[in-house]
Amino acid sequence: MSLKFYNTASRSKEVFQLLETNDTVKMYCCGPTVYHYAHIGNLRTYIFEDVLRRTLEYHGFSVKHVVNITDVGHLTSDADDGDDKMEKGAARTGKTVWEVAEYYTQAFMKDWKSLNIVEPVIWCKATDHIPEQIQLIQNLEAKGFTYKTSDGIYFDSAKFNRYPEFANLDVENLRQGSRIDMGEKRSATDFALWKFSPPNQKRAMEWESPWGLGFPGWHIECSAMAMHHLGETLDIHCGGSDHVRVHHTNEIAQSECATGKLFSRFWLHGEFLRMGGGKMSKSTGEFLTISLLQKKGFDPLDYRLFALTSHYRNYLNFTWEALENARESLKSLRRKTDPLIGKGGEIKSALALKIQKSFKEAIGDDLNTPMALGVLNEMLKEDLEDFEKASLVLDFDRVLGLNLGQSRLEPLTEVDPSIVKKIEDLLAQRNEARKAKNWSESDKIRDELLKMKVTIQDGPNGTSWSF
RNA sequence: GGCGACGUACCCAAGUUGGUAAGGGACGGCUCUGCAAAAGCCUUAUUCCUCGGUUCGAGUCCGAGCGUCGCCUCCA
Repeated sequence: MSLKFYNTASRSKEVFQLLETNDTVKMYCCGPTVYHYAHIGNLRTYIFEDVLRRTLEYHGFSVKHVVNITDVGHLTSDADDGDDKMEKGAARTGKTVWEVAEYYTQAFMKDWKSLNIVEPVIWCKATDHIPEQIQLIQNLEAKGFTYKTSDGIYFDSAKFNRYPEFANLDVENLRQGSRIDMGEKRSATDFALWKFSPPNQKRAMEWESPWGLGFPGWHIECSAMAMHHLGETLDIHCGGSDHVRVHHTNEIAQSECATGKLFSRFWLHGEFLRMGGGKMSKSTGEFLTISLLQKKGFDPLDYRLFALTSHYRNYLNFTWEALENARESLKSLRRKTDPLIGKGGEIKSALALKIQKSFKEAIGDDLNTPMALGVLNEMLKEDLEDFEKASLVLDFDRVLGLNLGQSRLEPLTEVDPSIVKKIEDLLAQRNEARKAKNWSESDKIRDELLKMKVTIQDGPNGTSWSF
């Protein structure tokens, strides 16, 4: 069964297969700059990439998945007047830049875990790969693709004919009305490879280089780390849609000029999460994080399911109502799949195999998660043996990652034993009242419990309760 | 100014090479229940932003328009 992905490079869906010389998919995903918490829009992209990796594995590939952590500060503009994001983060939090990087890296990894995103095979930090970056710049310099200005070493995009191809750029018109500050750059599309430290200023992060004390440019780290860990040609490179224009275009330029080889065979880009009509952005200050969602009573996996209900290449509108939909939907899925836990058996009926095939086709068709979820829901309604349903749920969850059909750890909230005692006392009183058919009394107790945010359920085997 | 995306029921959202609108949530109805809750069943777009065109047939192709948004500065 073929696996198809929409390749930004060709603007069309292409069948994905491995080169004959390889046995592993080499996949590089652009990670975060750790100067602030990741917001749920950022995380949408990592969920998409997680589904991508899981889908590759579901279709039988092994994947060498590399994600970078950008822990070095980059200026916010080409000119020297921009602020360094890491230094800004340090000023905001009163920590050193290294502490800021460590703190937000940990926070980021915690988010990944809570969203059930599979750990990459390699996490790599920009500051651990300074020599590789310097080497790559030296390589470009030796081949004549660079020039020097008073503030750094720049890539000369005019030397790379195919520069505009990837993003379909109209280089001439880029200049008109653009917000680019040219500085000493020869062209708007040139970009810094290495920046010199300002003469009278001590930077928190700077390194010795053949060009003097300074720090790497904004795109070089990804090329250097991707090639260091995966070789000169990658199978898949991905990131957010905003990376197409600048970041990935520049990565292609510097990598292909250095090696003379194709940098990546496939390019996949995730579209933005929208909120209130526009994208969610760190610079505007107002943004949502996983921990905020948790404070509002959501399970991170509610958000994961929400992300899965739309296709990764389309905008997704975040509303609280939509997240509540996802929460209800996940609850309902769990009610259906929890009783199947541990009951798995061989999938062999024609119907079950047909459903499994539909799922694989849906997910294999450029990661159509909404359709895959549809297949899951339909399957649960079908007339199948429990052992087949149980196995199909586990099978589908290898891609969906919603922890369905397997035992989960119970909610992290520790309940105070004295409160439990009180609830149980009230329940006992209520059951007495019910035995005596004193309905007004029993309803009164139920209301009291509701005030404590406790919901109860009367079943044939007694009353159960939950928060 | 350049490039690009999107507009499907109350909400989220799919719709492959055009063949007669997935799925989820909410709502409403029914069953069950002392009443609830939970669960089960049923119902919910003659119609896909508008107007033209191609076609036996268009949400799907073409053209025009309206609306929303993104990228072109770091950004997922």
